Amino acid sequence: MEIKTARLALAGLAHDTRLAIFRLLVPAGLEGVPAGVLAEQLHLAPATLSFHLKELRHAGLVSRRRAGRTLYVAAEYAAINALIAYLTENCCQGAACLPAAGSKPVPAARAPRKPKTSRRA
Amino acid sequence: MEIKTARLALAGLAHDTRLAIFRLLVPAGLEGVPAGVLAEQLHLAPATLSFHLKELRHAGLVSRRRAGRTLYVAAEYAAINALIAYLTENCCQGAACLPAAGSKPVPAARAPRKPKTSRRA
DNA sequence: TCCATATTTCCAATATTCTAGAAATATTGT
DNA sequence: ACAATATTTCTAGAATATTGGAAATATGGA
Repeated sequence: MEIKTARLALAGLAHDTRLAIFRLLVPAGLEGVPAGVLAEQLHLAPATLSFHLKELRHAGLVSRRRAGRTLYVAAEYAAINALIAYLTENCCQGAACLPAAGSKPVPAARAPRKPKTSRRA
Repeated sequence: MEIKTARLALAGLAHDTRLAIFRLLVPAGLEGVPAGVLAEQLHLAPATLSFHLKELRHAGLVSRRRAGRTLYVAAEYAAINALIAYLTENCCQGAACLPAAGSKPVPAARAPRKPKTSRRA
Protein backbone atom coordinates (compact mmCIF):
# COMPACT_ATOMS: atom_id res chain seq x y z
CA MET A 1 0.00 0.00 0.00
CA GLU A 2 1.26 3.41 -0.94
CA ILE A 3 1.72 6.11 1.65
CA LYS A 4 -0.87 8.24 -0.08
CA THR A 5 -3.42 5.45 0.00
CA ALA A 6 -2.71 4.85 3.65
CA ARG A 7 -3.17 8.50 4.47
CA LEU A 8 -6.46 8.55 2.62
CA ALA A 9 -7.71 5.57 4.57
CA LEU A 10 -6.56 7.05 7.86
CA ALA A 11 -8.25 10.34 7.08
CA GLY A 12 -11.37 8.48 6.04
CA LEU A 13 -11.70 6.87 9.44
CA ALA A 14 -10.44 9.85 11.42
CA HIS A 15 -13.88 11.36 11.90
CA ASP A 16 -16.52 10.41 14.46
CA THR A 17 -19.31 10.13 11.97
CA ARG A 18 -17.35 8.18 9.40
CA LEU A 19 -15.87 5.83 11.97
CA ALA A 20 -19.39 5.25 13.25
CA ILE A 21 -20.64 4.56 9.74
CA PHE A 22 -17.86 2.11 9.13
CA ARG A 23 -18.47 0.30 12.38
CA LEU A 24 -22.11 -0.09 11.47
CA LEU A 25 -21.08 -1.56 8.15
CA VAL A 26 -18.57 -4.06 9.46
CA PRO A 27 -21.04 -6.51 10.99
CA ALA A 28 -23.34 -6.14 8.01
CA GLY A 29 -21.03 -8.12 5.78
CA LEU A 30 -21.01 -7.97 2.02
CA GLU A 31 -24.72 -7.28 1.84
CA GLY A 32 -24.17 -3.89 3.39
CA VAL A 33 -26.72 -1.44 4.75
CA PRO A 34 -29.09 0.91 2.90
CA ALA A 35 -27.87 4.49 3.07
CA GLY A 36 -31.25 5.52 4.48
CA VAL A 37 -30.84 3.16 7.40
CA LEU A 38 -27.44 4.66 8.17
CA ALA A 39 -28.92 8.16 8.09
CA GLU A 40 -31.67 7.06 10.43
CA GLN A 41 -29.41 5.27 12.90
CA LEU A 42 -26.93 8.12 13.05
CA HIS A 43 -29.43 10.97 12.85
CA LEU A 44 -27.78 12.50 9.85
CA ALA A 45 -29.23 14.83 7.26
CA PRO A 46 -29.25 13.07 3.88
CA ALA A 47 -26.76 15.52 2.41
CA THR A 48 -24.43 15.09 5.37
CA LEU A 49 -24.46 11.31 5.16
CA SER A 50 -23.90 11.50 1.45
CA PHE A 51 -20.88 13.73 2.01
CA HIS A 52 -19.30 11.27 4.41
CA LEU A 53 -20.07 8.29 2.22
CA LYS A 54 -18.37 10.07 -0.62
CA GLU A 55 -15.30 10.51 1.53
CA LEU A 56 -15.31 6.87 2.55
CA ARG A 57 -15.78 5.78 -1.04
CA HIS A 58 -13.00 8.08 -2.13
CA ALA A 59 -10.75 6.43 0.44
CA GLY A 60 -11.76 3.03 -0.89
CA LEU A 61 -13.21 2.05 2.46
CA VAL A 62 -16.75 1.34 1.30
CA SER A 63 -18.51 0.23 -1.83
CA ARG A 64 -21.99 0.92 -3.12
CA ARG A 65 -24.54 -1.35 -4.73
CA ARG A 66 -27.94 -0.36 -6.02
CA ALA A 67 -31.00 -2.46 -5.41
CA GLY A 68 -34.01 -0.73 -6.84
CA ARG A 69 -34.29 2.72 -5.37
CA THR A 70 -32.07 1.80 -2.46
CA LEU A 71 -28.31 2.09 -2.38
CA TYR A 72 -26.59 -0.43 -0.17
CA VAL A 73 -23.28 0.59 1.32
CA ALA A 74 -20.81 -2.08 2.35
CA ALA A 75 -17.45 -2.15 4.10
CA GLU A 76 -14.45 -2.84 1.91
CA TYR A 77 -12.68 -5.32 4.10
CA ALA A 78 -9.69 -5.42 1.81
CA ALA A 79 -9.05 -1.73 2.45
CA ILE A 80 -8.83 -2.20 6.20
CA ASN A 81 -6.71 -5.24 5.73
CA ALA A 82 -4.37 -3.15 3.64
CA LEU A 83 -4.34 -0.32 6.16
CA ILE A 84 -3.56 -2.68 9.01
CA ALA A 85 -0.83 -4.23 6.91
CA TYR A 86 0.59 -0.81 6.13
CA LEU A 87 0.65 0.20 9.77
CA THR A 88 2.20 -3.08 10.75
CA GLU A 89 4.91 -2.82 8.12
CA ASN A 90 5.67 0.89 8.19
CA CYS A 91 4.73 2.12 11.60
CA CYS A 92 5.96 -0.80 13.63
CA GLN A 93 9.29 -2.49 13.77
CA GLY A 94 8.34 -5.12 11.24
CA ALA A 95 6.10 -7.75 12.67
CA ALA A 96 5.14 -7.40 16.27
CA CYS A 97 5.41 -3.63 16.52
CA LEU A 98 7.79 -3.85 19.42
CA PRO A 99 10.49 -1.26 20.09
CA ALA A 100 12.70 -3.41 17.86
CA ALA A 101 14.86 -6.10 19.33
CA GLY A 102 18.03 -4.54 18.01
CA SER A 103 17.22 -0.88 18.58
CA LYS A 104 19.51 1.24 20.67
CA PRO A 105 18.64 1.45 24.34
CA VAL A 106 17.47 4.75 25.73
CA PRO A 107 20.61 6.77 26.43
CA ALA A 108 20.96 8.68 29.65
CA ALA A 109 20.11 12.35 29.26
CA ARG A 110 23.08 14.38 28.09
CA ALA A 111 23.80 17.22 25.68
CA PRO A 112 24.70 16.22 22.13
CA ARG A 113 27.39 18.61 20.87
CA LYS A 114 30.19 20.79 22.18
CA PRO A 115 32.52 18.33 23.90
CA LYS A 116 33.76 21.06 26.20
CA THR A 117 37.36 22.23 25.68
CA SER A 118 38.09 23.54 29.14
CA ARG A 119 36.22 23.32 32.37
CA ARG A 120 35.62 25.73 35.16
CA ALA A 121 33.23 25.79 38.09
CA MET B 1 -8.96 0.99 23.19
CA GLU B 2 -11.80 3.44 23.27
CA ILE B 3 -13.35 4.77 20.11
CA LYS B 4 -12.28 8.27 21.03
CA THR B 5 -8.68 7.19 21.49
CA ALA B 6 -8.75 5.36 18.19
CA ARG B 7 -10.09 8.39 16.40
CA LEU B 8 -7.39 10.55 17.92
CA ALA B 9 -4.70 8.16 16.76
CA LEU B 10 -6.22 7.95 13.28
CA ALA B 11 -6.41 11.73 13.03
CA GLY B 12 -2.87 11.97 14.30
CA LEU B 13 -1.54 9.89 11.43
CA ALA B 14 -3.96 11.22 8.84
CA HIS B 15 -1.69 14.01 7.70
CA ASP B 16 1.23 13.84 5.29
CA THR B 17 3.65 15.63 7.56
CA ARG B 18 2.70 13.75 10.69
CA LEU B 19 2.78 10.39 8.97
CA ALA B 20 6.20 11.28 7.61
CA ILE B 21 7.38 12.28 11.08
CA PHE B 22 6.12 9.05 12.52
CA ARG B 23 7.77 6.98 9.84
CA LEU B 24 11.07 8.68 10.55
CA LEU B 25 10.68 7.86 14.21
CA VAL B 26 9.81 4.20 13.80
CA PRO B 27 13.27 2.97 12.81
CA ALA B 28 14.87 5.24 15.40
CA GLY B 29 13.69 3.06 18.23
CA LEU B 30 13.34 4.18 21.82
CA GLU B 31 16.20 6.63 21.52
CA GLY B 32 14.16 8.74 19.16
CA VAL B 33 15.25 11.67 17.01
CA PRO B 34 16.02 15.29 17.98
CA ALA B 35 13.21 17.61 16.96
CA GLY B 36 15.71 19.72 15.08
CA VAL B 37 16.73 16.78 12.91
CA LEU B 38 13.10 16.14 12.05
CA ALA B 39 12.64 19.78 11.08
CA GLU B 40 15.74 19.60 8.90
CA GLN B 41 14.85 16.35 7.18
CA LEU B 42 11.31 17.43 6.45
CA HIS B 43 12.06 21.09 5.70
CA LEU B 44 9.64 22.35 8.31
CA ALA B 45 9.56 25.68 10.07
CA PRO B 46 10.22 25.13 13.78
CA ALA B 47 6.76 26.32 14.73
CA THR B 48 5.15 24.04 12.17
CA LEU B 49 7.01 20.99 13.38
CA SER B 50 6.17 21.88 16.94
CA PHE B 51 2.50 22.08 16.03
CA HIS B 52 2.51 18.61 14.51
CA LEU B 53 4.51 17.12 17.35
CA LYS B 54 1.96 18.53 19.74
CA GLU B 55 -0.77 16.78 17.78
CA LEU B 56 1.11 13.51 17.78
CA ARG B 57 1.82 13.82 21.47
CA HIS B 58 -1.82 14.64 22.13
CA ALA B 59 -2.75 11.48 20.28
CA GLY B 60 -0.31 9.52 22.38
CA LEU B 61 1.68 8.53 19.31
CA VAL B 62 5.00 9.99 20.35
CA SER B 63 6.87 10.78 23.53
CA ARG B 64 9.45 13.41 24.31
CA ARG B 65 12.67 13.24 26.25
CA ARG B 66 15.02 16.07 26.96
CA ALA B 67 18.77 15.69 26.69
CA GLY B 68 20.40 19.00 27.37
CA ARG B 69 19.03 21.59 25.02
CA THR B 70 17.79 18.94 22.66
CA LEU B 71 14.39 17.29 22.79
CA TYR B 72 14.32 13.77 21.48
CA VAL B 73 11.04 12.57 20.03
CA ALA B 74 10.29 8.87 19.94
CA ALA B 75 7.53 6.69 18.54
CA GLU B 76 5.11 5.24 21.06
CA TYR B 77 4.93 1.73 19.74
CA ALA B 78 2.24 0.78 22.19
CA ALA B 79 -0.10 3.34 20.64
CA ILE B 80 0.21 1.85 17.18
CA ASN B 81 -0.17 -1.59 18.60
CA ALA B 82 -3.38 -0.44 20.21
CA LEU B 83 -4.61 1.20 17.05
CA ILE B 84 -3.93 -1.89 14.99
CA ALA B 85 -5.68 -3.96 17.61
CA TYR B 86 -8.65 -1.60 17.55
CA LEU B 87 -8.94 -1.77 13.79
CA THR B 88 -8.60 -5.52 13.84
CA GLU B 89 -11.26 -5.93 16.49
CA ASN B 90 -13.73 -3.25 15.49
CA CYS B 91 -13.30 -2.69 11.81
CA CYS B 92 -12.79 -6.25 10.74
CA GLN B 93 -14.83 -9.33 11.32
CA GLY B 94 -12.93 -10.33 14.40
CA ALA B 95 -9.57 -11.80 13.58
CA ALA B 96 -8.65 -12.04 9.94
CA CYS B 97 -10.69 -9.11 8.69
CA LEU B 98 -12.45 -11.25 6.13
CA PRO B 99 -16.02 -10.65 5.01
CA ALA B 100 -17.01 -12.89 7.89
CA ALA B 101 -17.40 -16.59 7.40
CA GLY B 102 -21.02 -16.51 8.45
CA SER B 103 -22.12 -13.26 6.84
CA LYS B 104 -24.94 -13.22 4.36
CA PRO B 105 -23.96 -13.63 0.73
CA VAL B 106 -24.44 -10.70 -1.60
CA PRO B 107 -28.08 -10.77 -2.66
CA ALA B 108 -28.97 -10.19 -6.28
CA ALA B 109 -30.09 -6.63 -6.93
CA ARG B 110 -33.80 -6.16 -6.23
CA ALA B 111 -36.07 -3.62 -4.65
CA PRO B 112 -36.66 -4.06 -0.93
CA ARG B 113 -40.31 -3.20 -0.31
CA LYS B 114 -43.66 -3.32 -2.07
CA PRO B 115 -44.02 -7.00 -2.98
CA LYS B 116 -46.27 -6.16 -5.94
CA THR B 117 -49.95 -7.05 -5.58
CA SER B 118 -50.84 -7.44 -9.23
CA ARG B 119 -48.76 -7.66 -12.34
CA ARG B 120 -49.18 -6.22 -15.77
CA ALA B 121 -46.94 -5.96 -18.81
C1' DT C 1 -46.66 10.22 -18.13
C1' DC C 2 -46.80 11.53 -13.46
C1' DC C 3 -45.93 10.66 -8.61
C1' DA C 4 -43.40 8.93 -4.67
C1' DT C 5 -39.05 7.25 -2.82
C1' DA C 6 -33.97 7.20 -2.19
C1' DT C 7 -30.04 9.55 -2.63
C1' DT C 8 -26.84 12.86 -4.63
C1' DT C 9 -25.09 17.36 -6.08
C1' DC C 10 -24.94 22.31 -5.50
C1' DC C 11 -24.08 25.90 -2.67
C1' DA C 12 -23.15 28.95 1.09
C1' DA C 13 -22.37 29.44 5.93
C1' DT C 14 -19.57 27.78 9.69
C1' DA C 15 -15.93 25.34 11.91
C1' DT C 16 -11.59 23.34 12.19
C1' DT C 17 -6.87 22.68 10.96
C1' DC C 18 -2.50 24.25 9.17
C1' DT C 19 1.34 27.41 8.53
C1' DA C 20 4.89 30.27 9.97
C1' DG C 21 6.74 34.89 11.93
C1' DA C 22 7.83 36.76 16.22
C1' DA C 23 8.32 36.53 20.99
C1' DA C 24 8.89 33.57 24.98
C1' DT C 25 11.05 29.63 27.54
C1' DA C 26 14.59 26.20 28.73
C1' DT C 27 19.28 24.88 28.96
C1' DT C 28 24.32 25.13 28.69
C1' DG C 29 28.70 27.40 28.47
C1' DT C 30 31.53 31.63 29.38
C1' DA D 1 24.63 37.61 34.31
C1' DC D 2 24.91 37.11 29.38
C1' DA D 3 25.07 34.97 24.90
C1' DA D 4 23.96 31.04 22.07
C1' DT D 5 21.16 26.99 20.97
C1' DA D 6 16.83 24.29 20.77
C1' DT D 7 12.22 24.39 20.90
C1' DT D 8 7.64 26.06 22.24
C1' DT D 9 3.80 29.28 22.60
C1' DC D 10 1.28 33.14 20.73
C1' DT D 11 -1.11 34.83 17.07
C1' DA D 12 -3.44 35.59 12.89
C1' DG D 13 -4.16 34.71 8.18
C1' DA D 14 -4.87 30.93 4.72
C1' DA D 15 -6.52 26.54 3.55
C1' DT D 16 -9.52 22.75 4.12
C1' DA D 17 -13.41 20.23 6.02
C1' DT D 18 -18.16 19.90 7.66
C1' DT D 19 -23.03 20.83 7.67
C1' DG D 20 -27.57 20.98 5.80
C1' DG D 21 -31.32 23.25 2.82
C1' DA D 22 -32.90 23.14 -1.73
C1' DA D 23 -32.81 21.45 -6.23
C1' DA D 24 -31.42 17.69 -9.28
C1' DT D 25 -31.08 12.70 -10.51
C1' DA D 26 -32.38 7.77 -10.60
C1' DT D 27 -35.72 4.22 -10.09
C1' DG D 28 -40.15 1.81 -9.78
C1' DG D 29 -44.98 1.75 -9.96
C1' DA D 30 -49.90 3.48 -11.12
